[in-house]
Amino acid sequence: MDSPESSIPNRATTNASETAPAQDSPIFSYISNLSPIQPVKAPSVTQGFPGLNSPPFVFTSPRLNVHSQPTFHKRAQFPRTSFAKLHEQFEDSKNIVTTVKRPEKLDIQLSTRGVASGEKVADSKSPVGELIQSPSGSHEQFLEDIVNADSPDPKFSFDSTIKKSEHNDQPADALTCSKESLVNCEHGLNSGINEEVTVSPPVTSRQTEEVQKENILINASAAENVTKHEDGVSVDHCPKIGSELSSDNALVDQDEDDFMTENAEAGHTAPLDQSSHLLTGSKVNGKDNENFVATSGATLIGQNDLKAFQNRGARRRCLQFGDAHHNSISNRTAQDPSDGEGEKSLSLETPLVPIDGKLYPGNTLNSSIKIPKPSGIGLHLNSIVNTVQAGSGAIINVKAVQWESVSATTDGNKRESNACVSADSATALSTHLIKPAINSVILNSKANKSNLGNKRKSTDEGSGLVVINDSSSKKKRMKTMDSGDGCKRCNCKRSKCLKLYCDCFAAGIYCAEPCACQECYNRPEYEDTVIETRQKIESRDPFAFAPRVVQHIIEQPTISSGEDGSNFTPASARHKKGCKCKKSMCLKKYCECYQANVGCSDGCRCEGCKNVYGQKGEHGMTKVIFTGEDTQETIDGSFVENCEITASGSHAYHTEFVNPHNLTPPTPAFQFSNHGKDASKAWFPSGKYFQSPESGFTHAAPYVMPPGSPRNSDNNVTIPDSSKDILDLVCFDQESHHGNADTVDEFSAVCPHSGKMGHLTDIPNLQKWADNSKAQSFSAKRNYLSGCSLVWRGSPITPMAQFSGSKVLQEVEFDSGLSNIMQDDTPEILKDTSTPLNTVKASSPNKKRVSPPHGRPHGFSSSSSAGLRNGRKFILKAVPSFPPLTPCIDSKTLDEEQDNIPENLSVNQ
DNA sequence: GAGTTTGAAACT
DNA sequence: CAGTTTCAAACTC
Repeated sequence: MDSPESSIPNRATTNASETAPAQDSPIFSYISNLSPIQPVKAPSVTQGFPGLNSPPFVFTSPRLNVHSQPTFHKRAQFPRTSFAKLHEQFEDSKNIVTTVKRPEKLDIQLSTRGVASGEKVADSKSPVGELIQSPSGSHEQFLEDIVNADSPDPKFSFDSTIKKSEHNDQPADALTCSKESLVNCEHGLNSGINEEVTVSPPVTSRQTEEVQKENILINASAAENVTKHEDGVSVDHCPKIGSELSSDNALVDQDEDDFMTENAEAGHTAPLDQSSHLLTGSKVNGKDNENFVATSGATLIGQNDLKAFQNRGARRRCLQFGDAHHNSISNRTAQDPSDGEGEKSLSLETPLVPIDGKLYPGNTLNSSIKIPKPSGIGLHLNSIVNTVQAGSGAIINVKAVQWESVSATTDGNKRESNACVSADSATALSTHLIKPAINSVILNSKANKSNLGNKRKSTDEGSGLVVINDSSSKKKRMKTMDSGDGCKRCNCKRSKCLKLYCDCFAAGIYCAEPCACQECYNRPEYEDTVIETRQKIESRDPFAFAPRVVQHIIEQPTISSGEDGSNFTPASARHKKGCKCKKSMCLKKYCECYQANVGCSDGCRCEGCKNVYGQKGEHGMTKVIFTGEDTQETIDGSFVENCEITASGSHAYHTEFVNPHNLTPPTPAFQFSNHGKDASKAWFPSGKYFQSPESGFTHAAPYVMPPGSPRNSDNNVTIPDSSKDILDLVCFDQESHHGNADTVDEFSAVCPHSGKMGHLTDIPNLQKWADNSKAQSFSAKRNYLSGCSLVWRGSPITPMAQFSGSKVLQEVEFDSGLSNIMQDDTPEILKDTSTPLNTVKASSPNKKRVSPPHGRPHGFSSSSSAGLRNGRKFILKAVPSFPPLTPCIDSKTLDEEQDNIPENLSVNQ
């Protein structure tokens, strides 16, 4: 294996050059320019979507990415980006780093995988592993933004609880994050949110001094955990995570060591995860952010590319890792210095997710919700993506879960957790938009050791990390699938992780630390191979990497009931290919439908189907529109037509949830958590499924979140009211799909100012809108949407039911039409938006209203529904923040909109 | 943790 | 397209 490093150099060089520019880069400026408020939203948005990546990858199926570049989302990126970049940046960063301020010392260790990286470094051996890394820089950024918003700052308390490792040591290097930032974040977050994140101090290992920085553990269950310090939000979830660090970490490690050392010198350490970033960001805020930027710029992301940056969000792990590392580093630099001491615990703030007008720490959310991992089937990528996009909230949830699990679990588990974490962090970041936080967050991985699997090796190789993992690592099964966060891990032995057997590969992500695969070629180092392989597979089946679960439009009798979310049954989503279960009766995870929390459809060839989410034939009419897919089911002829019309596209219409991003698996804990149990809930999760990255989505993705676009506050502003509707829709979808958080990101993307959550509230409007538009105005809507550049090309065609479900079916136009538009950067979007609005007006009939949306899926949904409504409020709030920018939404308008979306649109525009 | 079962992916 | 093999996850003990 080539160590990633090999590749790195090149990149590094590139990056290095870039880095400097990075600061100068537009992005940088852009970020800096963002209003404080924006940061929050924007960041998330940006990251998620904007960044190239995120969205893209979400949507884009691996393929897409591939095409564009081989990159896989995440991990890949991570490895690559982070890795290579790290390298590059390292050096640069060193320089840069120095520049960076060091915030204080706070370092946050995230348990997430990011941590791992850090950990590894520090400890790789250290028993604990503490570290953490923050996932992606993006997160950080987001965090920062978020943080910035608030930031009081207190201190963070760590949870000692955390498991493990709190101590973590942080490698000093790695982890330091600016506590302050964290704190700030918390405050900010807290203000909004309840949760607190406690950070656990690294105990053990800390070893050191090196660390100086504290690691902050983020407890997923912040709320629960909360007890801790007011100041800090404790995020415990991660405890273990840290140990595990994902490969990323590992990668980081490698570099880190060097890197770290250097950084350490600088004073940072910082492997960050997204989360970390988030956290860090808080404190730093101004400072950090700046630092972050600087650092990040230097180190992170970006330098090279916004992409990376953006990607972060998108990319879960990978990005996170990479970014994280970078970020972390940067953060560290900033932070550390002082920290050395350690403060051990800092509370991090998880990224706050605005929900219902409140900000919730991502963690918190997560914590509350336990999410089983979404199952993943192929969705991973999507999921991941989604998650990222989704927003912190979702992620958080995941994390919590993961963390929990992690702590409990063995290394392998930890791995998972890490991955998850990272993802989470990433997501969170995205949601939050972090600007770059400066602080580095360290995830704890207690187990640092654990993590690494083969993959790690790869990374490790370079780093020399330790891969700890041992043989044990083989572990088998850990759940390969998602760790919870949606991150997947695999245990492939013979497929070299280059076949769809490999969850990671299938998900379009590189294998990471958590993976226990053997002879893995699904690593950044083998990018070419991976891409090639992907292409081959895609040549056979263009949708091979597409989400397996697609939202179907279901006509439910109960549409009206939608509020409950009842409408939304998982049933609304269907597995693309259907299952062929013979013995499991579709009641076990052997069944992909079941695993995805979706009901079986007529397309399934299962025998004795008893799928709790819906048996074959049960649902009435689910129609799925797939783009080219074989199955193109149309809901209504009309609908289809509309789609086609508007879509220009070729095929492409997927009925999927609007939010592509939502897909993230993590989502909802609820979603998946109960498979059988709550089908209703389940569906959300499936969100991941929804999007199909591949085809269209990729395109879509861009739309969704063009960096510049909507997400950014600025963008938001630009967005026409009409767009609001759209946004709402989007938000709606998201929520429905995921939980809050996730949606948030997307939303944010869509509606930056709304603050994501707020959008959700809009859902009702959306429904209305959708209803109205359905038949009549689909095309118009589409146009509208497209114009908006919103992702949604698909207007909510679907009937209320769908909406109600929380899932709104959306037609996605993969094709050029919208996609093209979408692809265009924000600016265009904005421009377009206006147009759309017009169209919308014309087209959209306001008339129909659907019952209130409802849609949300349970847990959240229920709450969410409230939240949604509330959300609106929230939005309003949010809006204010962005006021200038957002043309789109006025609170008033929003209200009005609720009543009539269409109208509003017209009005606004 | 090892072994078995299961069904998707890959192959023919 | 169907049948078979391969593979890895899910599951059981």
